[in-house]
Amino acid sequence: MGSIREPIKKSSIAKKQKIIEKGFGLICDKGYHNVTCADIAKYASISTGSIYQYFENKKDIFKDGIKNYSKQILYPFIELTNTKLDLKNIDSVIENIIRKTIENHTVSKKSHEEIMAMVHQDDEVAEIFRNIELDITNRIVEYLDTKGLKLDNAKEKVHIMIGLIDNLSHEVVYHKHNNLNNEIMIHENVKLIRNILLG
Amino acid sequence: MGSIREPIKKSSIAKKQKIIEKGFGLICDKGYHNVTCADIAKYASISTGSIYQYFENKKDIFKDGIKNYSKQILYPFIELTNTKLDLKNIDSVIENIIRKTIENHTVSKKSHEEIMAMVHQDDEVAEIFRNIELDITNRIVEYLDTKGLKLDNAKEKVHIMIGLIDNLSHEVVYHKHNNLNNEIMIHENVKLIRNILLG
Amino acid sequence: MGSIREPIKKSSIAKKQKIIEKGFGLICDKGYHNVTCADIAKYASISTGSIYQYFENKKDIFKDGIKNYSKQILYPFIELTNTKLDLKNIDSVIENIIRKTIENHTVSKKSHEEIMAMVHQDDEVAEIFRNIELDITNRIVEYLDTKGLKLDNAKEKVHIMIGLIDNLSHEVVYHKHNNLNNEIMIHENVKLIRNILLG
Amino acid sequence: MGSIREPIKKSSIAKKQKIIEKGFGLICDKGYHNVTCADIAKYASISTGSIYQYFENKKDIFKDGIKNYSKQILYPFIELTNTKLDLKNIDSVIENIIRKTIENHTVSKKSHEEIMAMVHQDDEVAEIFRNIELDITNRIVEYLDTKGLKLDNAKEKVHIMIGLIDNLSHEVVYHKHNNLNNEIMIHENVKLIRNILLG
DNA sequence: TATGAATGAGTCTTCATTCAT
DNA sequence: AATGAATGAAGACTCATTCAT
Repeated sequence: MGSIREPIKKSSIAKKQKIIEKGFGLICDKGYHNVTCADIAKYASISTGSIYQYFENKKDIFKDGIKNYSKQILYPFIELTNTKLDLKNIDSVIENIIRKTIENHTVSKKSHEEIMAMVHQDDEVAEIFRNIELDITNRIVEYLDTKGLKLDNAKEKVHIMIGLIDNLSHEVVYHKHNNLNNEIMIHENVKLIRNILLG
Repeated sequence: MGSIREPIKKSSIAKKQKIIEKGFGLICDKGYHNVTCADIAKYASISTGSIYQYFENKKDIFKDGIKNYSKQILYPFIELTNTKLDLKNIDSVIENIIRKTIENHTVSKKSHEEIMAMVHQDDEVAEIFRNIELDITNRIVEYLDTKGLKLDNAKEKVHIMIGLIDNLSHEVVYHKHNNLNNEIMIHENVKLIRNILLG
Repeated sequence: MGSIREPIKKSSIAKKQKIIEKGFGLICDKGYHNVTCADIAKYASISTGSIYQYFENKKDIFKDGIKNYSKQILYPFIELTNTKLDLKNIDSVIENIIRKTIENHTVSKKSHEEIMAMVHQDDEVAEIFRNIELDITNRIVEYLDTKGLKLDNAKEKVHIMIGLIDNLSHEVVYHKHNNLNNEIMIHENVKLIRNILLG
Repeated sequence: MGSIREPIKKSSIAKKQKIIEKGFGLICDKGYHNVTCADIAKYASISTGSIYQYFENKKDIFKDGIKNYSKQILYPFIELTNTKLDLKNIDSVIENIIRKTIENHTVSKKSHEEIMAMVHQDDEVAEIFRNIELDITNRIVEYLDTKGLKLDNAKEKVHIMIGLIDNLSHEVVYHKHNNLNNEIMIHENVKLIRNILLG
């Protein structure tokens, strides 16, 4: 109980990180309840006992994974805020964001649903994820504001935009509906987002 | 071994329906893996054994729940297709659809995420859900076509619209982000959808 | 409790007999623990509830079956005791007995092992079966005596003979070892038994 | 999922062996379906979980038990084949074999019937047992041949001999029929077997 | 008497967590 | 710190038996 200490030595930090990466990857790929601690240990090339040297329980591995994952989600938007917003060429800026996000979704595979399911089962995870979304929205609103795009109902519009990109990424990554054309989907979303931003 | 028969008698149908409702409700509320068959039985005021008189296994309760849930989702859209499309008054038509969908989402509570999580772990569930989405899209495309609204890239546009309404409903139902104003969200979505439909 | 009455009406007797036959047949074929009461009911074309109108529990069906089966085993030996013992032609008498026993074993299929397993788990079944063996031995000893064949160690010799025929029947019925020739087996056993009887 | 590994360390081998011994003993004593895994665990002084570290399921404990048991059965016959066959003194050789087999049956108690019942319910168990019987027969035939006793219909005769000894052992071990005298039974069987071997 | 739906105790098996080495 | 064997509570599912109709 409570004997989990934050590792200090470099090698220990690396080991904890490895458990998070491998464990989170496995859980997102196969589902939280389809992965055992033994699976994670083997996949991370350590012993089952060692897991409990770094984590209090299985769920904590997943939670730490979510925190890491959040950085990945944020990444294209953070990058966005380092870009100059060329209103003349806004379509290609939007498309660029979309493609980066899709790329990230491809990497994180099935993690989103698994996370969303956990969100409704664990208050702490819910809190983590809510903050991530909040942060993204605020950053973008602020960014647009800085670039001179002062939108009314800015937060709501940005939230809708993020939702659009998120949905689109899912559709493209899983390509569930083979009657839909991905490039057309991207094109239509670009038009919509431009419409949101410029009215 | 497959001795589950589809009940014919009224009382049996009612009982099976009760198990689905109670079981699906509990699963969506607490998560598939946080609910035991004993829980479901108790919640439905029957014995554990009775569950297996109507279902082959726990997952089938959830699957049947999804099928029911799909009908609930479909309902406002089916209703839509019985409505005359007044282009003069299109905003209120759209808003109507949105409010109906939100209402339904309120009823179905947390089910969506739980379903989406299961979608990635079970091919059969995935198939069920994929078909539902397909069906909704096709109905609406056809409806718009009938009403004289011949859109190019119709399927993609309708898919995006559904995504918008879905996201919106979730935000409103869970109201995760208390910095967002629901009515403004609805208003902005109406504008966007009108833009999609009428260019 | 104890509300099982011995049926008096003809139709009821027939029904009870049907349950025994069908149930015992099924149990011997598939094994006691691989057959459910529902299986027996269905196979006997009655309801599960009806079983308990005639039997206190599942095992009683099997026990009654064993009693019936015992009569079948006894039959060729009882028939023997109605035969004149021609010492000149003793080989063909023995062979005749053997072939009749094999025939009966063929009918009763896998029942023997299932019964023997039960013998060691249930004192009542053990008692039933022990008495059957005892009865057979005594009848034959008495028969041989009547026919003028006064053997010393008669009971032991008869017991060995019965064992020989039993083993032989099993080998022939199941034909487990396809390197053994059945007719040779029969021939060798006839020789042995003649040797026992006539020294 | 097949994560059962053959133990290598001495202590693990001993533990696995203990489970087999205790579990097989219990099953043979009380019947496969009357013994739970919890019973076996308690009887072997381990936890239920440990059983599944060494065995994939309950039946495998029984199967391994059968394999062990087979070695016990084989033992007196293997020993036989290391003995010189003194035709002058054949009766005592035969008696020796019989007494050794009885001794072994005493050790293995009620296992035979339980195994025979399982033989008819499980193909794999059937195969194991069939091979044991085959092996015994072949070894003895070969042995007799080596010692100059070239019998015609050798396999069939040896099979019958084994059956005689087996039946005898059972009678002596369980002593089901208290009207039979064990020593006389042994004596009569010796005579019969001598008759088989020397005609 | 007959039916078959309902019951719930009982069983095998899994797996997060602990602990002796 | 690391290991991996050991633990035992928990859960899905079965089935002999009961009981309302």
